[in-house]
Amino acid sequence: MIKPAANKSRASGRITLAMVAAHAGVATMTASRAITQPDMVSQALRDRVDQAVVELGYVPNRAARALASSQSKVIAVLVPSLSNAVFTEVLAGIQDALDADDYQILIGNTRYSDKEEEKLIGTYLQSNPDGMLLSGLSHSPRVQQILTNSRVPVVSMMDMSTDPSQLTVGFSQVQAGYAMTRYLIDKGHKRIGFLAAQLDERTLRRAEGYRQAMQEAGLLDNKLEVMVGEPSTIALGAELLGRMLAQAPDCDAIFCCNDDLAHGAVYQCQRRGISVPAQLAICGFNDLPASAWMNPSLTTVATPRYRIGYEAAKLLRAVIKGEDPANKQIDLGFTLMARESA
Amino acid sequence: MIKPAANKSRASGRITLAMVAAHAGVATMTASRAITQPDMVSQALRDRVDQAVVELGYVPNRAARALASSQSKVIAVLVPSLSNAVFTEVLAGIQDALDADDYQILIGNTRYSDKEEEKLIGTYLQSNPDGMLLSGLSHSPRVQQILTNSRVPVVSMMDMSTDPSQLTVGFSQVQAGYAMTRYLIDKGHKRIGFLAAQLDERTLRRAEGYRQAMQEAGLLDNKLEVMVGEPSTIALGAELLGRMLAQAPDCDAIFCCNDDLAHGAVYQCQRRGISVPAQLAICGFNDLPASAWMNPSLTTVATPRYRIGYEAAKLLRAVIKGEDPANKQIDLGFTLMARESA
DNA sequence: CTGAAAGCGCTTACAG
DNA sequence: CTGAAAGCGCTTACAG
Repeated sequence: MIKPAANKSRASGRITLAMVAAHAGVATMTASRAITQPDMVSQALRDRVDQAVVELGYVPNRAARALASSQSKVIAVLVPSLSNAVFTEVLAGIQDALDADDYQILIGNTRYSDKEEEKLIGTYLQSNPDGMLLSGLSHSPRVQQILTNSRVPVVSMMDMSTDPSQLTVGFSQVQAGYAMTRYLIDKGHKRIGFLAAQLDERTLRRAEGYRQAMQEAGLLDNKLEVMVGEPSTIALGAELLGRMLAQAPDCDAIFCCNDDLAHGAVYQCQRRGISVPAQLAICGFNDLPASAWMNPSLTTVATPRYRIGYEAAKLLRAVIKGEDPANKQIDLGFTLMARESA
Repeated sequence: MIKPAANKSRASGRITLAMVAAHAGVATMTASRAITQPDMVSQALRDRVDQAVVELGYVPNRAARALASSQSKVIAVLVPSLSNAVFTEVLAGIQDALDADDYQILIGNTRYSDKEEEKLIGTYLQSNPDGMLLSGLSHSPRVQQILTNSRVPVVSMMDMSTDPSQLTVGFSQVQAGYAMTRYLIDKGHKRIGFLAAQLDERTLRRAEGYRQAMQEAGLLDNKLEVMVGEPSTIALGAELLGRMLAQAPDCDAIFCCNDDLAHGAVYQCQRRGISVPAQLAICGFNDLPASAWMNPSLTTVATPRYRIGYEAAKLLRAVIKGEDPANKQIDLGFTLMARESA
């Protein structure tokens, strides 16, 4: 037998639904239903299809499904960093929340860059995602434009929005920054430095909280602020401690905008023979695993990043399903962890 | 004007290539070429199409492209963990290597589970990936079966394979384990403990190297091994240090299978008043950022994980392009970092 | 419960 | 360089 069309065939060589259907002796439609809506097919035919699937080793073609159904079953997630443990825990929460549904999760790393974010969103939109999970509230005008045009449901993570229509899961970065500063003030510190890097949205909001508290207490002094745009690392924390001490030698406490910087600052103090907290109190932000274990243990703010990811994903899923969630703004709060370092 | 087919339309509502073509007054084919192979279209038409794309805000439909071309432009990456900095750096290398090409990178977290790996590979195969990047050499028989059937190019990362046909980028975990143990032996230690958790493939290979070196020196003693299946954390390192000391009180050095455990062990020693390295030498594996900064700084093995990701992605890309790489096994080596703790 | 037809939005394979 | 036709592998919308 000659198959006339064989030569000019564009077939991929993979097993198709049509082949499964033929093997089972049913129509393609029935094979499709047996797989995606088994309840709508009789037991007998369903069994035959299932068997054909196994015998042929059928793997559904997601692109074809997406094209035909105009439902991608894709959720795109954008985080500013993968080396920051905060965001890998956010991702863990998202994965756990979406584990049962068979969403394909597209993880994008913007590296704290608006340009990268724009590029990634453009790319991901090509996959026609059912929804997106974004880090932060502020995006470039072009991104906002693109997002609006696309009509893709978006949930913002990490901070609380003032716009009640915006779906948001997080906690108030300003309040957390304020709370940590008040804690230091209440401990009697007067010259409280603020050490920051990266200067992303969240860091700036924490700085806002710091300034509010300092202002209220009449302690505000810009000599006490050391803020640089480089990525936060332990090494940078060590370096910036030196800069702070040079700039404000009378500084008696330092609020680091995250634990990485704080770890570096503490280690640097140890090397310089500065006793923490006796001579200098140091605290951080996020409560990374090492913070509870290092010596001295680090006073910091514990943030609910796993739950942020989890709840954000659940919220997005509800919206995708067409539900109108009662609570569009989920505030998960934060916890001040008073330990040895401050 | 009534559009007769409008009601029964299954159109997604998005701008399509056909609309762009109509707007530009060319055939769909020409619009397609103007976008994907601009050199094959005259300047004049190309400009008209480009303009139509902008005016209409056209976003290509990746599913349709994948289906028609049977090229997904997808690369799937499987790592056992995202909370382990080692693998996030591998991912960074992969991203950087693939940045120019417009591959969609699918990141899967197997959580050190064969079942999860199987599930993820099954899911990702539905997207018909152009290639896959896998962590480790050993996979379940079913996974190997599925992979073979799929004919998708695979590059294995993190360790060196003995099978010369297997595309591999990494370094010898056995040799690294051996080297660290020899270092401790050469320093005069006799009772060298081995502390391990997770017990994944790589950890077991490091244990192999440890045992080889201990055996050669006539120092092997299973009382010196504490190995548990739980995930590695600083907290677990702190706990296991206690267990080791209870089991082998005369132990004079401890080789921790990774830096997280080592950090926990060092912190625990500090809390118990055990001086490191004077009373007990401690070393780790991977050289995480904190290791160089903590006090005492940690002796460990620096591993080239960023480059592993980078080179593995480059290798995979070459294979996808049909090249036959001269070097199918890339050994990136490792570096012993002798510091204060051992 | 089952199926024949049409269509999703693109690209391949030709032909001119 | 340009384009009309067919097809990728599924699902939707009907009809029975």
